[in-house]
Amino acid sequence: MPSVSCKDCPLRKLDIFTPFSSDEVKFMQVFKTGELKVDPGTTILMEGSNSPQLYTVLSGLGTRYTTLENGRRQVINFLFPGDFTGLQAGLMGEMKHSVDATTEMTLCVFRREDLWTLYRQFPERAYDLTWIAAVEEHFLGETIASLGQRDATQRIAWAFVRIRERLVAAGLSKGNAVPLPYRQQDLADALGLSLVHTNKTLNSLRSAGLATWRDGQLTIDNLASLAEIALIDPERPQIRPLM
Amino acid sequence: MPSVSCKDCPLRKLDIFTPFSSDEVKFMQVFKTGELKVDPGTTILMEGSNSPQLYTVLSGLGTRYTTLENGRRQVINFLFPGDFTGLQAGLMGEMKHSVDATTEMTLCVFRREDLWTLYRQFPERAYDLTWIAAVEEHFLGETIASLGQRDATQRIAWAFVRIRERLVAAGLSKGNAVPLPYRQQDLADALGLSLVHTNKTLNSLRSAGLATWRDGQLTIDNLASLAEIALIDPERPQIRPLM
DNA sequence: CGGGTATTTGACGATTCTCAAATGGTGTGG
DNA sequence: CCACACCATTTGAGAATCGTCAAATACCCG
Repeated sequence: MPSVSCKDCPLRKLDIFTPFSSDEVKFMQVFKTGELKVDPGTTILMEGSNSPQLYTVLSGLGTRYTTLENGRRQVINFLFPGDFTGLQAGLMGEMKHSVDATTEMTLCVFRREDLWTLYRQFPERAYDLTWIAAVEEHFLGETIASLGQRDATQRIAWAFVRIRERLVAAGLSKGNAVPLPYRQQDLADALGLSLVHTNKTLNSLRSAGLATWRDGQLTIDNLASLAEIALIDPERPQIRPLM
Repeated sequence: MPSVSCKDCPLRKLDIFTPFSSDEVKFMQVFKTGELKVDPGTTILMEGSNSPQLYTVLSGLGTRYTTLENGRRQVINFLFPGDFTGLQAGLMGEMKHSVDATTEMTLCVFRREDLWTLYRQFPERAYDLTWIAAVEEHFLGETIASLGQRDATQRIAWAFVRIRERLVAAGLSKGNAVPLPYRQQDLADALGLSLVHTNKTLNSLRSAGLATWRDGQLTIDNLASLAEIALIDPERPQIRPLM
């Protein structure tokens, strides 16, 4: 299968991403060195490695995580189409986390050495890259607030609202549901909960008629109540650049 | 008191910060529009506001936090000399968190409108800005892992090791101790623990001869054991650019 | 000396964890 | 086509970490 031309990139059309000028499209086409297609379970970036590549998720879902010395795993966040990853190794020399493909994924590949060229030749895109980093920072801060201050029910409600928001924005919603092909263990590791407690909390949300997550599909049955439980004030999904 | 000239900036000499070229020093001198000196307790940036300014901490310590709808406060991180803050409002239009001065602080002030100029005229500094954001992202990821996977003792041990590391790097250590003029409530809010439990855990660390935090001074009595408890593998403090 | 704030301590309760095992679905090989 | 292995989900029970409530103590400053 041939590589998707940036001109025809399906992600560009989405409302969460800032628009491209035609110059930017042309530049990205040169910046993009190829496409990577991986099977579920593949490790795309590995903690401690020194990846020479940066990626934008074109399709599919992934998991970003670290493993502590006692073997426990923390999922830092999930990767959705449009997410950019690999900056850390690109700028800091070494990956501090791993990224696995959860579903089959297609990624746009960029070369680390070209990053500096981007900064010199295309300040608009450099600015966007910082913007992307700032947006990421914002979400990580919100995650910290969730792990620190929300109880199990609130955490799951928060995760569901945010995940749905992002997947809808990525154009992946089907009716009232979005695809969420993770295991309960993945969500547990993301929210700092045990698998058992996650399972029981999910059941209570389901019987309360708030949200149903089954067979890799998340259905939000009552968004307003869920957002209220999650202590989220409704806001538009954060606009951001697409790399 | 006159503003510190970037040429004479005391932070530049520190090993954690990447070196400046003389061109960069000159550019920063122009970019810097002034200095802000604030008393303890002052709110420097406020959640929801649209600050036109960016800051580098020149001296003093601060607290970055958000408040949930139920009134609970999450301290996202502490601000130390050399930290850069305000990018979020600069790029995303609105602050998603607040920053308070804990001690008296002096901040280098930059104008948001000049940010774009920086990207066009000085790609090296633009690159550094992204680098700073990536380093910040890394620390937030580590914080998420702490809140999600470490218990109370491990969290405090982790915080102490990291904080000491950073304050030593900032040149603030006095013998075996570093200044840490926060309240126990601040640490509790940073680590997602209750004040009471934080207090009891601190006491147990003290009686175990690991660390003593008293009168705004943190003394690490046994760094090796503390790092082991914290599940931290010893590494050099992360090098980063200074803005 | 009195008010305000931070720290400390005790007691109790509950959210959440660990251990353990059952259930259910899927794919492979006999 | 069934048996079996493997994996994810589900359920139960007991334990423990941690939170909340309450109050005492200590410290600082006017």
